[in-house]
Amino acid sequence: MTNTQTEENYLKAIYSLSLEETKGVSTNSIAKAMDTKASSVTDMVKKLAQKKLVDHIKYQGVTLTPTGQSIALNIIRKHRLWEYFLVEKLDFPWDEVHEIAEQLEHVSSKALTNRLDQFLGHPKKDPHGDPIPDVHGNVVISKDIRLSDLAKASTGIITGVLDSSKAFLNFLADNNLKLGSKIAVADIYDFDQSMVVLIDEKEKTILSNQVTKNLNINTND
Amino acid sequence: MTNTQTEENYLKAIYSLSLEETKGVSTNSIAKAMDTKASSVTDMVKKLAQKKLVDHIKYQGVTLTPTGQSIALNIIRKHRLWEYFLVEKLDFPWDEVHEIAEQLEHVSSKALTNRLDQFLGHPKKDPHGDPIPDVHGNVVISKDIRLSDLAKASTGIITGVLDSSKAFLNFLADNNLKLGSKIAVADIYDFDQSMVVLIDEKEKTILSNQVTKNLNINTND
DNA sequence: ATAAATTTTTAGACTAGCCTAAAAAATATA
DNA sequence: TATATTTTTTAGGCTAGTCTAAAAATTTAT
Repeated sequence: MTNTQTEENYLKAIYSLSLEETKGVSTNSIAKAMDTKASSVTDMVKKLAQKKLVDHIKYQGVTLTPTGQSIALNIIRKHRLWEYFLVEKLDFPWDEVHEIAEQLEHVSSKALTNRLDQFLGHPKKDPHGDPIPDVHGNVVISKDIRLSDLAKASTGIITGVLDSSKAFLNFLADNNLKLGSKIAVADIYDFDQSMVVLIDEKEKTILSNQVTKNLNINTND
Repeated sequence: MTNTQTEENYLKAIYSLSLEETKGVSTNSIAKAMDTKASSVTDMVKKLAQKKLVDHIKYQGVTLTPTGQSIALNIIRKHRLWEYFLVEKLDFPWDEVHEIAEQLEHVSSKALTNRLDQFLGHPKKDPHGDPIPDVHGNVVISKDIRLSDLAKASTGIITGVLDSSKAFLNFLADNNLKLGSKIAVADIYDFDQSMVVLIDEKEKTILSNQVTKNLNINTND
């Protein structure tokens, strides 16, 4: 009942793809996600099906069994806990941690994962704003809100824009506002709802309500 | 110029064995260390020789090339840094960390190793008292001393006994003094050189000079 | 509804790392 | 020094995971 790193990576990919699909996940989409060939996927899916980690009907798609899903969620839990560790404890920039976490996520000790979780103070979200599954595989899904709806002193991460005009995107770039940027609301002016925000713990800027209404934010809960 | 985990483990084993051998390391001893068969070792040694990580003369032994040695030392560095992390930050007992570090040592990011080293405060020794190679692969070898020679307020780890009589060993067992136990010298009485020590951060005990003269200690430097 | 295009699977082959059994070399013993 | 023992290597084969090329099934388009 132990799985190779490759098997774990397949399960993780199938899990992620199944979030965007109502039906089973296609062989081709897995191949794309794993950067491999469809024939290799067929082979591996056969193996995972034999281990009862996925269900597979030929030429239809693949779905995770409850066991397969719980393994996938455990890998994701570890991945996100390590990302949090790398950013919060080792001061890595948030956009450099994914590759490293891809390796750390396969370290198998349950005790390690749980002690790490405790050491980090049971974080709810990783540095990209993605929720960290708990030890039972439960994931809290939190909807994005507009930056304009974020309260004073709260923090969050930019996850999208509602206005995709060239002008707006240029404004964002000029002010170092990127997908993934961390936003802390320092103050809100009553008279026009403009916000004083701290971007990525560095630059303090004032954003008009016109701007804050058009930014999607993933809060840290 | 990237190596598999298996290759890394062979290099590590060859390095450790070469410390106890003046000549080249024998195929059989590697097989024993790696828990595999001699024929498998021959295969792998051939591969490592081709990669110029070891020198090999048929039927004579194996030695690491400078490149091979520096890779081995880097793995050992990572192993010991992670062990230190697990014990000091995650509160693992010192005798439970080896297996976990065996996995963590293969995570390949140089940035990770160096940031971890910094986060831990550049420790000189791991929880077992083994020296941690620096980023250039330099290892500080420190000779053991007698517990009786340890100064007040210093700490160290029990690495051996000079008196192996049944009576002495029983005394040690009764007082929770084991190989690897962490000893902190709380006080030394002038009149008989007896020591007040804290064992494994738990029990405070008085040890006579007769006892402390017969315990080898690896200091934290 | 039939042909064309796409997706998926099968067939056969490759590498890494391991194995057993047998051959070759080195070492120990008589 | 010749023989016996031990060590090491070779030969050939196995599994996991990958690949290419071709066949089979499905979907799309005419």
